Amino acid sequence: MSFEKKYTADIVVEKVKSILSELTGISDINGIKFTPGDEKGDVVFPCFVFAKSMKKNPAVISAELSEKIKEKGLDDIFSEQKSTGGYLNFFLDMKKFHSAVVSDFVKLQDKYGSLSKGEGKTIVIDYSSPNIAKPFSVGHLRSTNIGSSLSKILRFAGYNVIGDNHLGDWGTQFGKLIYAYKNWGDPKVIEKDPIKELLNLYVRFHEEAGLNSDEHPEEDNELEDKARAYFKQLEDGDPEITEIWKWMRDISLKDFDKVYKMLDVSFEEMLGESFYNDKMEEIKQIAEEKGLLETDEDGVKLIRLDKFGISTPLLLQKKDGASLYATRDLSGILYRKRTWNPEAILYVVGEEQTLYFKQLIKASELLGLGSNCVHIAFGLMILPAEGKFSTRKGRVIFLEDVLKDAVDRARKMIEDRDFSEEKKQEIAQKVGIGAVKYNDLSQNRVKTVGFDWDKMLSMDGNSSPYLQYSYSRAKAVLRKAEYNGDRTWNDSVELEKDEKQLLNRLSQFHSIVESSAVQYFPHIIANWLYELARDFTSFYTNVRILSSEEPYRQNRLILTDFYSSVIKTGLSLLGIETSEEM
RNA sequence: GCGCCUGUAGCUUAAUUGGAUAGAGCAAUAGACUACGGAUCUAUAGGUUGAAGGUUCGACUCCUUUCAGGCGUGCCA
Repeated sequence: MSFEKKYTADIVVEKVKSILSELTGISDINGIKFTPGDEKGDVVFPCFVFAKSMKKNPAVISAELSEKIKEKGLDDIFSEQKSTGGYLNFFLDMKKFHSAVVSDFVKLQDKYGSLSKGEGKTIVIDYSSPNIAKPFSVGHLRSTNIGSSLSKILRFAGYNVIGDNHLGDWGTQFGKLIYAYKNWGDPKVIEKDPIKELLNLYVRFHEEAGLNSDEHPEEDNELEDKARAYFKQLEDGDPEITEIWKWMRDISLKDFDKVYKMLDVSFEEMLGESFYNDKMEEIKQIAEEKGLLETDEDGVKLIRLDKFGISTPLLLQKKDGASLYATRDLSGILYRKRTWNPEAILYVVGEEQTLYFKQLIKASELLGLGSNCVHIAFGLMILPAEGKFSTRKGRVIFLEDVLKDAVDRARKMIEDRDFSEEKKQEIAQKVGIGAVKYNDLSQNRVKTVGFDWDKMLSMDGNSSPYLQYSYSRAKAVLRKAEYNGDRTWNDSVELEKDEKQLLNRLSQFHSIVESSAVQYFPHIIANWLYELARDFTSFYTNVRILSSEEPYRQNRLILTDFYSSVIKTGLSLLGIETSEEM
């Protein structure tokens, strides 16, 4: 079923690698750089790495190697090879190279760039995970975006991906909500605007409990104790409490659905924490059997991790017998192992939980749950003036509002275009939502981001509308040309500088996908796509396509088609849609 | 106090994992052919990579110290 995807760029690098291995006798050669179109060389190798073991000046090494290669002769995809300083530089026969790259595309079409590295392997990605009965705020945007994009990238890299939305639908927070609801709640008011009203109740609980100032330690707070008691009742299956919980869960899910629809995000699974309610005993048993479970003087059950350099123990059970986050997560690992036997479980969760995941992962190892868990941390989104978002304090920005605003802004830009009402809305949707996603995904995920309306909704320069726009222009050319999909490349003609540049860039797509997938960094793809789009725009402005003569015209149409296919695929890996007109 | 993360141009940021001259966008300034679609393109200006040492052929990247900010540090998630 699997055929190996071999890309021209890889073949070229492998050839260099085998030449070097043969000459030096070193089997594992690292450090070869593939930089097609660079004036210094298309494939470049710094010989400095050999200097120590060979005890020679790198410049001498590179010169000697160069001489030997000259005697031996090179594969005819190369045109030249020379030594400059300590570098050994190879040059490609560009006509042959470009023609091979085009034929990669012709073979693979919209699969161009995909990999087979993940075939037969499963990865579970735990992401988004909003809390039920709380608003879907911009704070959840990053996990949702990054997780969704990673699942697409890994799928493109060949993995079987299970995206699991680990809903926060269990825990003490429900005790708080139920307390607030029973004391101050009015079902009629809630039905009208459920999420906002539940938020009000949640905030009121923290105000009344005095938890919003730092003076009251949480442990001896009367309201907190009552809340914990309600959660305990929920966990014990009290019918009345369960009924309220179900109702809150339902109205929340309806609300989340709206946001997921707008974002065009979907999950393979939406198990949620409550799913593990009846599966937690086993975890405690395993911990018990392994002699890891301790009970402290208050009756709290925990696993100590001091020996492993983690001074904070992982708590599995509260003194009242109720479960904690960790208990449910460990059950989750066990369940996932049994159900999918994944290669890895990725947790796309904010960096503020780094310590927790260190504990969790270590505990999972000790318990022998057998999955490779990775915390994909990302920086917090904060409000520049006030700092952290806080649901407790009611300091939230609703994601739905941000998304609507983005769509409105995009809509204004095409208002006077000659599109149907429906079309306008569709375009505004793609552009507006795309801008928000791209803004998030185009930067390294570990940095803290300040929430900024203008930045988030930016539509020019390095932004998704720029990429989407270049796609529409490419498609417009193909429409006008009545391009029939004839992909016979004429390799006898000389290419313009911009054409070469574009092809060189396109030849790197799969390796960009690769490094993005192994590092779990969507921004690598985003930034590469931007460079690609610039190359195309430059080609588009400097080279006539439609009015050129054959066979130039045919080649240029293929290039345009090639580009439009890659940019579309690439954007889809970020969860961004394209439109043929905009 | 301790631990983790971050610090690059006025602002937002990239740098192929230690490689050749630190690359972009925004904002600023000066320009562009009736334009295969101007949400575009070209150019100029803007940098002691927070600071100081160290490691080496070579450092934004690694080590030490230090400054600044963020996050976390037992019954929230």
